[in-house]
Amino acid sequence: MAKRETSGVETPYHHGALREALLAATEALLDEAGLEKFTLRECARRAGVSHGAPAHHFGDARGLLTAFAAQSFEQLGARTSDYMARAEKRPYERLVANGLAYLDHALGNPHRFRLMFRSDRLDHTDPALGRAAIAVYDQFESCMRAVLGAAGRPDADLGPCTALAWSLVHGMATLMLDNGMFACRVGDHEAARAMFLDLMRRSRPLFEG
Amino acid sequence: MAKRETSGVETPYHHGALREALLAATEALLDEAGLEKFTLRECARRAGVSHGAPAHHFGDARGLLTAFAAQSFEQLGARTSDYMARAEKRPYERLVANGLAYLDHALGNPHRFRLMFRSDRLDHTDPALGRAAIAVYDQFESCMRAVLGAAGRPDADLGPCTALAWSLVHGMATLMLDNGMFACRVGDHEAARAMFLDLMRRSRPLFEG
DNA sequence: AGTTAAACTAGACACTGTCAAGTCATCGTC
DNA sequence: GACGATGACTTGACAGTGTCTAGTTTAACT
Repeated sequence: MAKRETSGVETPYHHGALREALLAATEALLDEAGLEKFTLRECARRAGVSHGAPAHHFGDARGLLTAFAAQSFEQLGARTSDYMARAEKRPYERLVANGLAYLDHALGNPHRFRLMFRSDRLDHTDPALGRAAIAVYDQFESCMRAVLGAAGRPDADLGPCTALAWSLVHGMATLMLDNGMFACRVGDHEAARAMFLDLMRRSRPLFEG
Repeated sequence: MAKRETSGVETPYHHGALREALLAATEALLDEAGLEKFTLRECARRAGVSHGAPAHHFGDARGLLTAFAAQSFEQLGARTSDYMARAEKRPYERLVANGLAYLDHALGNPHRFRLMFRSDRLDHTDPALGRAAIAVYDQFESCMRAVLGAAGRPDADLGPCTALAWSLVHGMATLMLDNGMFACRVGDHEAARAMFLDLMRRSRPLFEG
């Protein structure tokens, strides 16, 4: 009778929680060596199953990474909600908190964050990924609406102002992670936070006029 | 006598310009299918040589992609010089031109641009890559110094102002390329240019106070 | 002309992703 | 409880990859 064996201990043929185990293995492998070294076979080995097993849950590597990216957007959304809830109640302070959560998410989980924007490795038709990403965006846009509303700014300013704020924080996050010249001029994670807060302070008049 | 053959025509054993042929094949393959589908073997096939030949010139795939990225930074530098030379002579107009060149480079050559920031696939100890990247940065920083100098701003503003401007343009470029929600709200390349010019107009007081 | 080094070719090896056939366990129905 | 269907795996095959090594050919140098 064929039974899976890991470390000499028989394990049941049906894993029972293989989907979660594969996602956990994905996180461990990304943290260890980054996306470029990630392989589905190694992921299956870490989860203690054969190389064909993941196909039942995710289809292929793209499906697994897409599910992992959806989780990452959910974690980002949880973090932005948390930071905004703990910020001062004025709209601009909540916008700053939203951005700081984004920056902390990126700098705290660099490989997760990088994957989230790998349009070539993700399945953008995946409903869970779409929902999670849209939820994060909607929260950010609502936050910006509150800022502009409180300042009496016209609706036409929403597009440029969201583009400005998102570009600023996303640019800062990606340059901190992937550009040595930028990162060494800013410093460590704490220095990046301080720089971001400073830039948002300087930029305040652009949103509140 | 062993001779390489391409399309039934004998070619000499020594290619003569294999380095350039491999870089050209790299560009073609990246433009066709992106970095994820790029393989060194296919690149060698396109250049008409065996799979071992690139090793003599580049060592491995990382070496080839690093040389290609160095070329990309050189092209970016040429474009920023060109745009700045053709801009109005006032410092802020030259800064805007510098950023617009950056944005046009990214949106016009998405796969090249993406590779330039793939810290996991490039050799950052490579002198040619370092020189090319530093040259682009130095030009941008000189430009920013001129803006701040003309406005009578203190030296301490250089760090935050370069971080702000670079984050804004880099964030916009990367979100246009890899985030569908951002890109569909902005529109096409021309709309992105217009948006960027608008954001730089709005941001002007942060640099010239 | 002879020697050395550069510039390749060709093959081997281990690993990968994907697919298909087969096996085992669970679930639903009778 | 038996049976069939389906889910959840294992196993193997295949084509492709990157890297390394041995060997061959040509260019450069003396």
